[in-house]
Amino acid sequence: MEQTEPSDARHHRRTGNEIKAALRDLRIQLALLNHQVGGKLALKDVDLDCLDVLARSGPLTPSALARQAGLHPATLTGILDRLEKAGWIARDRARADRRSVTIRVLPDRGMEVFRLYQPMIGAMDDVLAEYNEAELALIADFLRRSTEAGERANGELAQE
Amino acid sequence: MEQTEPSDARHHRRTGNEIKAALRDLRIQLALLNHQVGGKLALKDVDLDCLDVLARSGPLTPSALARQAGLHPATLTGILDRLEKAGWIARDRARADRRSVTIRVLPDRGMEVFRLYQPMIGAMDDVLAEYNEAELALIADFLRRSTEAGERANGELAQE
DNA sequence: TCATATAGTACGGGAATCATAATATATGGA
DNA sequence: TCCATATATTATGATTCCCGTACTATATGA
Repeated sequence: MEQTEPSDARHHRRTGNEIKAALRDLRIQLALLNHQVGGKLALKDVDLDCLDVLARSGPLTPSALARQAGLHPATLTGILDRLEKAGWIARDRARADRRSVTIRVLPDRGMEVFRLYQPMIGAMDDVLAEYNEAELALIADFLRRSTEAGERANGELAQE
Repeated sequence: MEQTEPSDARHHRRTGNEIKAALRDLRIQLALLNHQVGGKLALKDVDLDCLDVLARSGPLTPSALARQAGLHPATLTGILDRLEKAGWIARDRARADRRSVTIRVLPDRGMEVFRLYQPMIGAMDDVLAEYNEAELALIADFLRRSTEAGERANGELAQE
């Protein structure tokens, strides 16, 4: 057993741990942000999460959304009822398979959401202004890889 | 009004938008990860969030935690009851002010949590291995600044 | 000493989640 | 074609959760 390791490897590991801790803090902060935004829109956290997934991953069926969000299908019925009643989404019955429903985000209330996220968007623009193009590309790539790491980890946990 | 802008500014803005989108995706992925981990520990999402804050920000009183987590004080009583019954935390009555209570995370079940996060930790280690020390430092700094941006945005929203 | 403020919690109403069952539609073989 | 089985979603009911209000205990300051 080595009692020491090269100094650069030690630094690498330590900075890596700092990054993982920073990611934890960032997650908490973003969760809190969503909680506040959701509160002002009279939406549960999970409702806003679903809306977010729908807005990013395009129209989805309830089953697909339930899988992506880790929720019971019956739970989604309740969530979708709320979102539909408040005018956030529409349920379209598919032509091909008339059992299936497609959830579509309505554009109407998009501006409300944007306005509430504006403080964060502005703060991020301030942060991003300090980096040059190469650095931004590095960061963007890191974030994408981290998301993929999250997907892999979720896949492994879903197994057991 | 300019109809065009310098090419590098355009790139900068576009990469910036990619970063903000990537941050959204990452947040969703991390939320899902926590949801799965929480499920395996029989903890609600919000319970795990509180535990996470407590583990990071050290012992806290219920009021301080409620503020940090954006929850009603009475809601926290229920959360703390669950966490206490399951052996995650202890409530200590303070000596100075005997009204106040300090919540402390018990170390006993820490290994369980670590094991469940292991897939993500491992996946992140793989990602981090591809960067040199200077790049890691850049990323760590960006994450800290983004967290601060989130704190500022939360502060602004809390105003209204 | 006493009025007021603060920390935490008990209680109750209304809502959310999820397991189960029900409905409607699709698919494939006899 | 007819029917058994599978699939997508939703209705129902039991349990649990969240939060507004009120209560207890303690602290603070006039």
